[in-house]
Amino acid sequence: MAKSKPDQSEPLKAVIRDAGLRATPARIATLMLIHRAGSPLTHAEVAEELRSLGVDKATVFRNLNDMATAGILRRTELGDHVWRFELAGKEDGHGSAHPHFVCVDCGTVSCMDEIKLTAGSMRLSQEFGEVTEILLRGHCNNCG
Amino acid sequence: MAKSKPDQSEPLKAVIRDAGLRATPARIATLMLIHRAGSPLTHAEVAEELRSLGVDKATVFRNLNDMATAGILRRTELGDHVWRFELAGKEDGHGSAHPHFVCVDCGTVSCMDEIKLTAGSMRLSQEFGEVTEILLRGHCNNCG
DNA sequence: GTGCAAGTGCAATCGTAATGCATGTAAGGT
DNA sequence: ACCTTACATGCATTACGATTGCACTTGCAC
Repeated sequence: MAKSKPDQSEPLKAVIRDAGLRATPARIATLMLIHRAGSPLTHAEVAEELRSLGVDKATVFRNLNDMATAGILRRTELGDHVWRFELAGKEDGHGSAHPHFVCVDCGTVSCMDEIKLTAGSMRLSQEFGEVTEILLRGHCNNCG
Repeated sequence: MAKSKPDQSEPLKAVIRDAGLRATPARIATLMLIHRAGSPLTHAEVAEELRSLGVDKATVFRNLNDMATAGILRRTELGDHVWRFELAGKEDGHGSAHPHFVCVDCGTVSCMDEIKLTAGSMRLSQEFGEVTEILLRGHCNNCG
């Protein structure tokens, strides 16, 4: 029997499997939801959406954390004490650490490839350690 | 009688009173501790230090929040789910809070007053929004 | 199909943050 | 200096996000 429903789950299954995890309904639904959302979602938001599918809160939490560890998702903290998850990887897999701008209001994360520290600042930062990530936080223009 | 012990609590009392709060021993000790630390402290760290003085955890927590609200302290969130408190900017001409360096290994937080973005980067960041915090993450020299 | 490890559901637990209430104390008035 | 009282504190309790233990279920390799 050919599949009469052309769902988008197949590529997602591959993504999950490539990360070394099983492609379960809960995980596929989680990825579809986050992909559809476009901006980072909290544990609670994902759990609320998937509750109608009979997915438990703990499962959502575990899946989000597992997929974040596996590199499928990115786990961010925006200033309230809630973790948010968004799709990771995509095109920014170029390895080089580029700064991000996180809006503490709407959670939007922007990549700022051109942002740099002054030469003197980079030298000074060496005295503390090796900087692997630069994060700017504030209010984006949409949120004013 | 002249005071035989020249303690530093008097100016701190004035600071607290100027903010509209009472100058209690717990608050004075809190400010002295944070002033001495030089880097942001968690409420657990402050509570641990002041426990020997018989100060309750809840009191520490309330005082930190109260003094943050009153403008004496600044409450920041550095990516782990713990609030940290430091002395609020006083004569800071540049307005925004100074950058922090967070070691992703040991969690140590360092203040980097001299770190700045290039002028071009600051202009570019305006296109995203108003930057209120700069955070550098990486491996500190002790953990490297 | 069958077996097994990974995944899940449910309940219990943990840690940080916050609060309610009786008592204690700083600060201003007398 | 004493009194008064509104603000602070201590202790217990609560709230809530995050996490874990364990038995049951299921994806998926064979």
